Amino acid sequence: MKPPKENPVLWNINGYQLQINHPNKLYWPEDKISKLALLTYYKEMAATLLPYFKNRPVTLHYFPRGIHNFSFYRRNFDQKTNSPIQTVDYQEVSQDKTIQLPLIHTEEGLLWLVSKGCIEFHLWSAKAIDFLHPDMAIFDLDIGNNTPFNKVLKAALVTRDYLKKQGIVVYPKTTGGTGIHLYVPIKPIYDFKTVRMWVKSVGGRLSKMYPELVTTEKSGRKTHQGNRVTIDYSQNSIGRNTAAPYTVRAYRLAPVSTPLHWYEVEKGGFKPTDFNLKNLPARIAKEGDLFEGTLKNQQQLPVE
DNA sequence: GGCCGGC
DNA sequence: GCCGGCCAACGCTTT
DNA sequence: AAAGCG
Ligand SMILES: [Mn+2]
Ligand SMILES: [Mn+2]
Repeated sequence: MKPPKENPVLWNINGYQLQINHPNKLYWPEDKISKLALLTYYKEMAATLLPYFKNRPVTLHYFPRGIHNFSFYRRNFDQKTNSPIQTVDYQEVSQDKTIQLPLIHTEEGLLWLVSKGCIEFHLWSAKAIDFLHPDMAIFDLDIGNNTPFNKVLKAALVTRDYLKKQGIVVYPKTTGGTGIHLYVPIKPIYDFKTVRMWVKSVGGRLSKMYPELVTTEKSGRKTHQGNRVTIDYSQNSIGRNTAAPYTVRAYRLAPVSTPLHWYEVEKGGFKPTDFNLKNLPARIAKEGDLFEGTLKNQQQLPVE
């Protein structure tokens, strides 16, 4: 007894005929969230999300059978099939190979990828075609499994306070997972190593000021940094990527990487899953797009 | 989810 | 025709 | 040198 065949759904997106197969397939079975619900989320959020994708290569994370089944990353799009996305050539660093990175500039491009099983979008921190000079410095705040979320919020606050004294504005968002991302938009005039070393040095200062709270070392060691927040500066490298603002994550409750007010970080009392596929559109309608500043306020690193 | 190569 | 493999990789750290 | 890691 096969289940009755499910009819595809057709959406017309700016004149592009998008065919959605298995629209009712449950990508999040426990949460009863379907493929069509995921597409609906990205359709509602497209206008907010697309500016962050402009000219920025994206690494895709696909889960074509839902969040509990196999997944794969994809960042190379050989431009042969008729696809509604653009690509840009990229010469890999340690392979002698040129690949074509996807650029998502349209709603139909975004939804086409989702219709093929993509759930998560991860962005590079440099734009095409100057891949050597990032326009974001990213403080990737990571914690282990038994560290409370409010500790990573504390670390975010001391990072903000430290940088504020240097006149630098920082934008926070949830990752959708257990950590926090802090973005410092910068002029694309520094190479990755410079940005990476700057983030590392800020992390180093903070670890001296708050040794129980912050470290820049990976927390594999058994003794020592058990419950500290790691500032993972290595994220600031060419070809590395970070969960995009407003991307859905393939975790229980379909959390979304959500830009925050600083007063929300100060107040705490929330979980990352409180910001999710179901409630993000309403939050944006009410609060607006809290990451807009990252598109405009390109700063310079302090001279020291 | 879909392409591609081997059988 | 069908099946299985494949779809990421930079810069560090550890072994 | 190779493997592991986020
Ligand atoms: Mn992280
Ligand atoms: Mn990390």
